[in-house]
Amino acid sequence: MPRTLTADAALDDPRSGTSTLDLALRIIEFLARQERPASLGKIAETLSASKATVYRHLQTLIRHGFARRSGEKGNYQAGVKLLVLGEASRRGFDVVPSARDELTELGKLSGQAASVAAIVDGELVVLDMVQGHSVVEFGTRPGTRLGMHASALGKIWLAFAPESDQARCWREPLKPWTSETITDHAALKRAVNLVKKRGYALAPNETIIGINTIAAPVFNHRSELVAAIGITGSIQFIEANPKPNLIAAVVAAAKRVSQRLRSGD
Amino acid sequence: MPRTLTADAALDDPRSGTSTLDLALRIIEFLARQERPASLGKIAETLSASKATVYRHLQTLIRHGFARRSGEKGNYQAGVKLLVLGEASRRGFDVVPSARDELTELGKLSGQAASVAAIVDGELVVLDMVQGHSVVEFGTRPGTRLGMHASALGKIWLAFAPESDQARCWREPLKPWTSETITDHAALKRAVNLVKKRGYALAPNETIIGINTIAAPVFNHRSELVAAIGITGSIQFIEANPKPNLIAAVVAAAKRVSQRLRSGD
DNA sequence: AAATTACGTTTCAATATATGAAACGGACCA
DNA sequence: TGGTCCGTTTCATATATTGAAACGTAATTT
Repeated sequence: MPRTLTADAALDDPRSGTSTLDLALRIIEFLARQERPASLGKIAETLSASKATVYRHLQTLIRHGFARRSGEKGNYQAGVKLLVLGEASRRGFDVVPSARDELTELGKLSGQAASVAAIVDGELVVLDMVQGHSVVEFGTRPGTRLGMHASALGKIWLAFAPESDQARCWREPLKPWTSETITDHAALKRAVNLVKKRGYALAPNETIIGINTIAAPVFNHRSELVAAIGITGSIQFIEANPKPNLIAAVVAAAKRVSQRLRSGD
Repeated sequence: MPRTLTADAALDDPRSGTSTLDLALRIIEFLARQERPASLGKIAETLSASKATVYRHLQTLIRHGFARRSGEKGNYQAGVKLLVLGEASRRGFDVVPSARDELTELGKLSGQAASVAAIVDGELVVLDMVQGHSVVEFGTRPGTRLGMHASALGKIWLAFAPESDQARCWREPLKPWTSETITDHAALKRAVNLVKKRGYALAPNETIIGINTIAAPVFNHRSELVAAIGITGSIQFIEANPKPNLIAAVVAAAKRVSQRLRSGD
């Protein structure tokens, strides 16, 4: 009897007929998300599969570098392949190569961490980031999924993306990341309208207390929103009402990335 | 017959009865390494599998976020999952959490990119990197595989790692990455001896012309080499004979990471 | 404009292949 | 020494995967 106790929602396969791969991918994900090496038994139990099966799959994963054994116990852990392929696959996201130079520039100019995010498969994901030079480093690492309503990059999306990419956000309740996160749909709507008018977004204390982000939209040659770029840092440097030149820098960088995309670079 | 806990036992088993997963993993890797989206037919042909099979696997991969369709043609490309899991799995490499703060520190102090690398599955892989603040950014991104003989981090390995991790390097011919790469085994041996004596390694112009790296070893509580950390930058800032304080900074940082590892942090 | 090709998708029967239960054997502990 | 835990292997079974071929559609050629 199949038990759906895994948190992942994308498990509704009515009649897929691909249970082998399915299990294997779940093993990969389990290993990657696990901080410490896990024992065979634990993995099998968590994924409710037989030890023998999991064992065999792990052998194959190891052979391909997706898993490895570590420690004296010989427990299982994610291999380097994920690191390598994660990096390799990044180039596949169109904006990344076009944005990288501008991010670096932005990071230097502002001294804050600069990042680029885009909607992939319905989720707002940070695709790349360069660090700033502040004493304490902030900034969301690539791969992080952002709250659409609780980040400046997200609000850019709500302001400029087609309805279809936003639907869920307006339907579901808004999770309070901090005490200052906007959790009311009406208030969010007003904030988004302001973003539309201004052409940039802020989110002081809305994702993490003490941190603020300035974000601006990147459009492709059809004027469709393809990404949002922004700088993140302590509210000491990026105030709730940031200095105009900081805002201008972000907006200008986003414009340049847009142009690069259009020129096919 | 003594049992080896290392999993080399069933590794050389080409037909271990897991062809399904095998193909699927090859598809994942193919997608990740492909710059541009690939058509179903192309993928099937490259991996010499039937279109139907590849198609079915791709469906499953898409459902899990390992693949996605993009462009007007609906071609197949690597999904975000790899980016997300690549980032998530990084914590699993012991040195990374211990080294991160020191890398940041080193980056700030030197103004150059700082990185940490370790041998995983027989290859020297960059596990983490923080950028410096120079005008032009260098530094090898995480996931990059380094030449053992053509990088400072690699020479650390040749100097301090057990024979078994080095074997291949001394057996195979040395690929010239640049005109100054050491391609002679005897010369390499001399260079490595110098590294042993000094406790740090350099590699001016040996990986890329115009770039130099200073690297130092990180040891665990058993005094086994577990990683190498280093700073990379233009030869303008890191000369062929770098300033003593730069070298000292790298060596000191490596020592501190070693201590952290020992204290179990 | 018709014909042809290319490509992704679906169907289907055959059997190769993954599967779970149980047995095995070393390691650890009392 | 006896007991338990855990990874590994074996094996019979049937399920899930497979490739060929058919289908539908879009693009390209004649």
